[in-house]
Amino acid sequence: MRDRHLTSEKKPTVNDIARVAGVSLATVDRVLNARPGVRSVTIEKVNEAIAELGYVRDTAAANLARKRLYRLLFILPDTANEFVVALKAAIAEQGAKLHHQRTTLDALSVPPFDPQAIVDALDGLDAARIDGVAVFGPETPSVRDAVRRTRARGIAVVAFVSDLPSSDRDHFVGIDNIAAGRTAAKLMGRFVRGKGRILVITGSRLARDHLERRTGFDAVMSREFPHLEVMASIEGRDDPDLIRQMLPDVFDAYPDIRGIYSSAAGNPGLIRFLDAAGPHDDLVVIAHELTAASRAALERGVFDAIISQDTGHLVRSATRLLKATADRVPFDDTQERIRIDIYLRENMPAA
Amino acid sequence: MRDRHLTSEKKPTVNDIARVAGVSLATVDRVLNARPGVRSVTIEKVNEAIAELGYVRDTAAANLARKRLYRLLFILPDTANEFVVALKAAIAEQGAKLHHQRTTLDALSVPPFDPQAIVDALDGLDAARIDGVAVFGPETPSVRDAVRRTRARGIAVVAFVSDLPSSDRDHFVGIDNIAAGRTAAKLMGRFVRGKGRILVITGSRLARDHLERRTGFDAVMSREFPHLEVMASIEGRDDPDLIRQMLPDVFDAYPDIRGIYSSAAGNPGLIRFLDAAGPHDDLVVIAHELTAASRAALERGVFDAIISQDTGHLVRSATRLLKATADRVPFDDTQERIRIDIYLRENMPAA
DNA sequence: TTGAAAGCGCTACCAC
DNA sequence: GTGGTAGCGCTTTCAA
Repeated sequence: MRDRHLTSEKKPTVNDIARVAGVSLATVDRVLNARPGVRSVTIEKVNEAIAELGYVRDTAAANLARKRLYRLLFILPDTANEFVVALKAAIAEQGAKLHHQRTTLDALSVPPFDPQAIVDALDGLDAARIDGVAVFGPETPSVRDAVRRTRARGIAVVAFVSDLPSSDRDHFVGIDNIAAGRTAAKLMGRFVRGKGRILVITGSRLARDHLERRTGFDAVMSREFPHLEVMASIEGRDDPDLIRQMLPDVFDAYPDIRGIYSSAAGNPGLIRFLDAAGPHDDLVVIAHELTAASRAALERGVFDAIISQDTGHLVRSATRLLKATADRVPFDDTQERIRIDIYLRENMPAA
Repeated sequence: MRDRHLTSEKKPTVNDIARVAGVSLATVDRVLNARPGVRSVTIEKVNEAIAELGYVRDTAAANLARKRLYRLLFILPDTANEFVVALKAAIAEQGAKLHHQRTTLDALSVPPFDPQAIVDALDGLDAARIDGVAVFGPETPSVRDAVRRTRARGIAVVAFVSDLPSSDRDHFVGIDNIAAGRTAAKLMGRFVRGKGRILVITGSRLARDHLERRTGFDAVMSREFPHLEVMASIEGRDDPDLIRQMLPDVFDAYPDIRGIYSSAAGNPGLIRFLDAAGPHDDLVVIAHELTAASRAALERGVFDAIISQDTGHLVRSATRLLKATADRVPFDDTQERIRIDIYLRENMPAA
């Protein structure tokens, strides 16, 4: 029994429209692309034909004829942290593939935690040479203004990984970080046995994603696991060495720490500390982002769970959204929703 | 600082090849498509030009000229179970989108748990009208043979959701079900407090995916959580009513059940049972596939976790793989790997 | 305000 | 064996 037969006869083309409407190809094209210089009566005729035939434009053919190029840029912090490195790798990889599909992806690194660098980068963009830009950076008034100016110049802008106020950017590509924090808390609460303290390592107060994770984490911990005490965050600035240095003192001062939530980057520092401290069956460690380092830690049982977002999906989604925005066409909401991935050792994908 | 500049000058076309090789467009095309009737010297010349220029074919243009259509078929069990229904919805949705990209997706429902029905369906396929088929069904010798025959007739075949031996199908689109079972076990073991029994509900002995999940589940439970006793599976045949009927007796006989692993479909029956039994804070329930029913159960705290696979991704991946196989072109391994998703209430995506 | 015709990159048919 | 040429569905001069 055939459920559906989506196969149809033959799809109508611009020629069919021209014939039915009794006009030329050029006129059909003018109407299709909302170009000026067509009498409204004619526009009507053409639109009727389009509706009657159920015409849908063949984007591939259109882009071929138009020699349309999508030139997209990713602005990322210039840091060695594993997640950002993975992101850049994903951009390069996608870029290589999309290169043959009339799309170029570039990456621009700017000093981390430096709003002005992002502002300068955005203001330096040439609207004649760039169609869209994905921005991964702090949310400050100056950045917001620069984003607005960029969009005003006709360049599509999406907030990448860390959101900017929705009134400013065209879209946000990333996870719901409050939900990610809540997820970490739920796992922490269910994994930890007995009472004790929970240490939270964060990155920067300027990073909206870090703040949101902390908010979500605290909400679930206090409501569902009040027997666990969440301590004030230590700010690691995504720096492994700094984190490695800070931890011994913290553990000396609070021997009853039962869980660590590493909500930002810099995991290698945490891992070095944990390895030096030796086996710790009663300590639950939950971190963010599946990278070579965190993957190994999960494998060895040093980490108990990893909350992650798929870098490939992030890049593909940003690309699709930027293109759709540049073309002023709709997109598929559900496909662009980035999942909050949970990885245990058991469901880690092969490297 | 610009990290990479992937933008390149201008991509070489068939015309460039013709010019450089000193032959005509037609000959270039013959070489490109491995058509007969070209002297090997000429082939050499053309190939050198191709290498020298770094030519890469523009698939969009080629498909346009070729009027290439991809006619793909999904063979699925004719059942009302939530997962299969979601799959069909995803096929219809993708189909509507791909329809304008020279690709048609059809779905064919066959009686569930019936190898012969699949064999008949495959043997009934017209190679002149179908380019590829995704098969979701039991792994039996007769099915394997039919898959072989189908491929021999030039139709691409991927195993869908439940694997077939790798020697038979072109690819497998689905999760590693052993790992999925292991994942469920790890969550179960860490969530359950104290000792007790774990009940496993399975679907059918014929379904390879169900068997694999059970295998993985048992392995982790026995090794890491020996204080929990995993009981013999009850076979629910993915039937909510049957499951609803069986459960009361099981719980009467074993009052110390502390966890339920619903490894197949039919979750609505389990949910009805749990609702009737009332609140149960000390019972951990882990099920498969995020559907309307399971999502609601997770939301209400009736389920503790859901192991899932993204139906949209499954369909998109099967489609890409079938096309790539039909075209004999390579594909991107990492993008086709279906993740084992873990959902808690906290990271459930919006409906 | 409209139309004819060339062309995007590639394929395919028909001659030579 | 090889080459010219029309054409896929759409856009874009250039004339009219």
